Amino acid sequence: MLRAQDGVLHVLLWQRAREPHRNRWSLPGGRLRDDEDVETSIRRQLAEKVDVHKLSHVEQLSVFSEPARVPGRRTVATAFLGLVPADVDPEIPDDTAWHPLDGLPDTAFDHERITRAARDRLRAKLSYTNIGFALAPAEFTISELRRIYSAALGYEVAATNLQRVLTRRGALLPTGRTLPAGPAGGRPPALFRFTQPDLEITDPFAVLRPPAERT
Amino acid sequence: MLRAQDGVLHVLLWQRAREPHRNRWSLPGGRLRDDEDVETSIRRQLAEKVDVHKLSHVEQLSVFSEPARVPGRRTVATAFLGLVPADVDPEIPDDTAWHPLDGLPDTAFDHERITRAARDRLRAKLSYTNIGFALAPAEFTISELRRIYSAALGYEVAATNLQRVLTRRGALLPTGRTLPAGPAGGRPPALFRFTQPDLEITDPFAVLRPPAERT
DNA sequence: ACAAAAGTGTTGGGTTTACACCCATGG
DNA sequence: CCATGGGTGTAAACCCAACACTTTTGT
Repeated sequence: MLRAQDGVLHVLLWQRAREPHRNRWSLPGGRLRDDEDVETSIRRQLAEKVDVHKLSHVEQLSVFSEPARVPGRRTVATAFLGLVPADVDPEIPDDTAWHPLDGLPDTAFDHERITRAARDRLRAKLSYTNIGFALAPAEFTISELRRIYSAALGYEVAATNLQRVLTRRGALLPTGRTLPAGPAGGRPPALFRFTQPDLEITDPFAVLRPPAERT
Repeated sequence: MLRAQDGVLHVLLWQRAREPHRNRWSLPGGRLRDDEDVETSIRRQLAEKVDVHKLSHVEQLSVFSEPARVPGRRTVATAFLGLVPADVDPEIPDDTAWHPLDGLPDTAFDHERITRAARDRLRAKLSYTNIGFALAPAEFTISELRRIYSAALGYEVAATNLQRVLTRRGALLPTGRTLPAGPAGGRPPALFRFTQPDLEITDPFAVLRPPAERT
């Protein structure tokens, strides 16, 4: 579960109360029940354990299955990337906390590796899909969006070009409304929203495109 | 297991001898043992059952876990994309066969969907990685490579541009040698090979690149 | 009026596709 | 010497990052 916050990506971790790896931080999750598929399961776990109901996006990352990844009985885990919009701040239990992705605490098992995989997947998809919708509030200013993209990518993105890229892709929709200007004055920002509320590949072929249509 | 052959992508399928879904065609695979991870397992299954030892590339696709996807006991499957070079033609048992991806026979379970997912993944990666190495022979002419790319992508690719794109990415290496010309004459083709024998992302950011280095 | 923040125009560079053209060989 | 297939040159289009400039507000 990742979230952009204060200009940095954060991940929701849960401090283990029991051995193995007592006191270390682990990704939330749990056992798969017989009557659910893995995505339903992860959504249920998050809803039950950490009261997160509003995941804006969930996707499979990878299966981790090395026999030795967890001590004890053989365990196969399906890792997920989950995203939460920047403006929702779900109630979370005392033993969980959001941690910035650089500067993770001691993590349990291979969870640091999984977290990195999640971050990489997110970064890649920011470039060729509209996945920003899952990190941003329903409506936002370009500045807010710029901050979110910068946090997720780990480097500064220019507001100008971000807006242009998303507009060209048809992912951005002006609402027509504006927000009041800030305390120091300045032009009041316009509010935007994403066109699509779900994941869509906006830039399918970087290269080796299909031949142009003959007209 | 996909392979480019005769200008079309083919998938290796196995005709089920038993119920459920008797006589339908299914993807090769089998049970995970306690002492192996999923990738080791799929390689073992392919080696044992269909005598395929030379997979040039293997990667995880996705986990399929709907409770009803297979009748009977609850089954969770990890699907893989495997690639075989066009010039190897492994010995395969009588009850398996290569099928062209368009025009699949009756497939078992959700295996048609999985096959489509594999094809889509391959197509996407052809555009931003050097994954062609896994479909091509160790050495090849640009024409042969063009045919392979066209087969995998499902549309004609121009040899000229293919060569240029791969060269710019630094993925292509001229061997200096040439093949004799064909029966009808023509200029003898030059032989090339891929620089890297493993998967590498050659075109990481289509858009929203990191800011340029200040010098 | 001035500073601050948002948004627009423009330029230059880099890639890519498409296509015309040149090269090497067998018949 | 001509047909055939391989390979190179080049032009037009496109897209993007960078940056200067304009617009709109609060003080």
